[in-house]
Amino acid sequence: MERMPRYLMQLYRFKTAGIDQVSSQMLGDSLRIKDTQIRKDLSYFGVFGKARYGYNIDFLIDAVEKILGLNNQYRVAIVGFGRIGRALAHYHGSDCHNFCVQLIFDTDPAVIGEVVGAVPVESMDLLEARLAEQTVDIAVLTVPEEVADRLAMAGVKSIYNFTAAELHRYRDVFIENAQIAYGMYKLAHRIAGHWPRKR
Amino acid sequence: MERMPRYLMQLYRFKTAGIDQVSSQMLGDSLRIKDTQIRKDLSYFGVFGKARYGYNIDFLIDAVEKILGLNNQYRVAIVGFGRIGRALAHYHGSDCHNFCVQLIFDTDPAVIGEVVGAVPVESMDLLEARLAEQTVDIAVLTVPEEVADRLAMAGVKSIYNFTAAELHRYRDVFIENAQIAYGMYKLAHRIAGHWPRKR
DNA sequence: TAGATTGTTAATCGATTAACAATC
DNA sequence: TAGATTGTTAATCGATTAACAATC
Repeated sequence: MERMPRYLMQLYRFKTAGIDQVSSQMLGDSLRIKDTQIRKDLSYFGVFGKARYGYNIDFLIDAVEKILGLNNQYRVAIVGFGRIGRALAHYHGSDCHNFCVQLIFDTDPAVIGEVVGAVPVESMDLLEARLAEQTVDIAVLTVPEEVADRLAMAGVKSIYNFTAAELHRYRDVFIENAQIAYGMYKLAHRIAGHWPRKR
Repeated sequence: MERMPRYLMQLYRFKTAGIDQVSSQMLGDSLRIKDTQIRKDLSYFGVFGKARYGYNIDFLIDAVEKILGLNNQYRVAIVGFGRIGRALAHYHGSDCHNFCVQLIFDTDPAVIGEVVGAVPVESMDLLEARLAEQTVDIAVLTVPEEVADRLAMAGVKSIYNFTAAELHRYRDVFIENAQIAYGMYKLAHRIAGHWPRKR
């Protein structure tokens, strides 16, 4: 799975470049992935090509989009309208294509009332009430406090977690983590060259 | 490595909670990781505990920070001052603790000249010239165009890539990827429940 | 001492890759 | 047909876990 989004993006690029036929070889080379890996990934999801031809690009894009669930729309709540929340709200707010921001919450009175697209920033106090009225599919969590519990309690089934919090606890809530700071740490680690233990 | 940042964050939490002694068991439980995994990870980096005791928390925090290279400072350039670039600039700009934003670039005349902390947003045209004057350790890339090439050419050795671009090409440039959209796709995939191929 | 916790070796598991017959 | 490319089986590789003697 991991790799599917990268496949899709590269396919878009091929498509844009006017290519209408791809081999696993070709896709693999562009992503530094073995062709055999790509065929295995695709066949795992029941997507097959033709020998001597490969895959038709429109067919493949369509297939991968379906695998990623991008044939559906998802309603999104942004929880925390700080700078990151703001960025994400616009990010998905602008195109309501697959991910459609429907609710935005923050605690800061200074930003409550602000409107993104057609969506007003509302008080965090209203979280439960508003979620009861409008179910969302995904909550994007950008506030470090334990609003996560409230989200889970309110029946949210997927959380995209931008905080450092460790969200296990919840049975049947999908968690996807994106700790932006961790990437910087990993780079720092590599720059510092800090050692697999000397031997 | 992957897991080190999570270890560190959890250790901070323990520390804050006043705990001054941790076992691999304890750390593992809180992160849903096997104790044996943790010991293996730490010993790999030459960090050892004491039987019947575990690890002293200050010692361990210090050790993990060193592993992650957080005993050094890193100079950062933010490339692209859109909403995400802006969020990241403030994120690291506010505390110049480990990651210190020194340069910010954008193409948009409307934001050029704006100042974050003490750092002015400068024209992307000045990229090479400014990087020649002030070396940076890490470039945070948030613009979808191929500024990546220019960064590599200008001698940048680490790129934190927020774009969908596939950055292989460069020998001896560390790349860390953080494609925010991919996380949404993965959630969508799980929500849609799209099938390991029926059998 | 007794026993909790370590570090490491060996076993297990899963993911990646190589090999190759099938096929368009 | 010839040969490029497929899907899959088997081999390899690396990462995780279990088992356990060492030890504080």
